[in-house]
Amino acid sequence: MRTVETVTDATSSWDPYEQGCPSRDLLDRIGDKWSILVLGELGEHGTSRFTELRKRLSGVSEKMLTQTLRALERDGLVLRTVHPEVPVRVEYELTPLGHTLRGPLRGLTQWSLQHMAEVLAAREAYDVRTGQTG
Amino acid sequence: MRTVETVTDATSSWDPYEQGCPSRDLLDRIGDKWSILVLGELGEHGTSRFTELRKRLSGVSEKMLTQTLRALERDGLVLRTVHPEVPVRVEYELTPLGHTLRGPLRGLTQWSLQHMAEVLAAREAYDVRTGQTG
DNA sequence: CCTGGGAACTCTCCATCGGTAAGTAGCCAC
DNA sequence: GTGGCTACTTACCGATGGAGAGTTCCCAGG
Repeated sequence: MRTVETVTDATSSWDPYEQGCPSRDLLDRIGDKWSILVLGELGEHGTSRFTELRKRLSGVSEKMLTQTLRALERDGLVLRTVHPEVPVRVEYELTPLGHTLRGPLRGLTQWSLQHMAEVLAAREAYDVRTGQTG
Repeated sequence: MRTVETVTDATSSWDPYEQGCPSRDLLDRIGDKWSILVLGELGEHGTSRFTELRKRLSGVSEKMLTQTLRALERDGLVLRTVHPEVPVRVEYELTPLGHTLRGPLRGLTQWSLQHMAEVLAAREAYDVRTGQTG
């Protein structure tokens, strides 16, 4: 675990606007559709099982849920615990690192909730301007 | 159609965890790889031309840059201005609504910058645990 | 012994998406 | 009329995401 004192130095050496910079990959990963929702769910609800998550994130395929969880586990954001019972029980929860993402992520979801109406109106106006149907 | 007067009420009636809810689409759009970078660039640098953006977001294809800008324009986040000169000059800038997204987005990019090292370390540890090569 | 059932995947097939690169439009200088 | 500039648009194609069936592990029931 690094100390936080040298954060400024650490951040100054990466640039997400540069192709090939790892920070762009990371931004892409945490900005991913299902990652945002999985992290949000685990943040609000705490520990969850695979099928619970699948139900709550309505519309996610099992394949994508597995892939997303694996990626988040690899990045140290989610902890995966297998309980060797019958049938097997697998629980997912945020790591301390994962919890530090809750704030920024909540910012995003709250913005989208708060400005839904404006965006919807803008879309309608745009479609009228450009003559789109529906 | 919901009324806009009661923003707090308005946000409570949408749920990005529900399939088909427009807020999920919106979250997906603003959480998009290129959208984050385009909005970030326009936020930091102000008005930019097409080719300027393409240079700064190294690795973006013209197709994706066009698509992203169009989507952001449709959502009322970006203003597109065509100057009928020769050759034509097109400028992009954030709308007031787009500016309200700067904060949440900066939160995300800063998090990714600040925690790069931890994530990179977690990935290495995971790859060692699971026996991946590279 | 064989079937069935629950949880968490894993695999296969197919449609859509993103990247690459070449083509288009409008207009002016040569 | 050929080339050049800017901002796209289009065609092609490999990679990615969704739908759904199959797999593994173990135990209960007939």
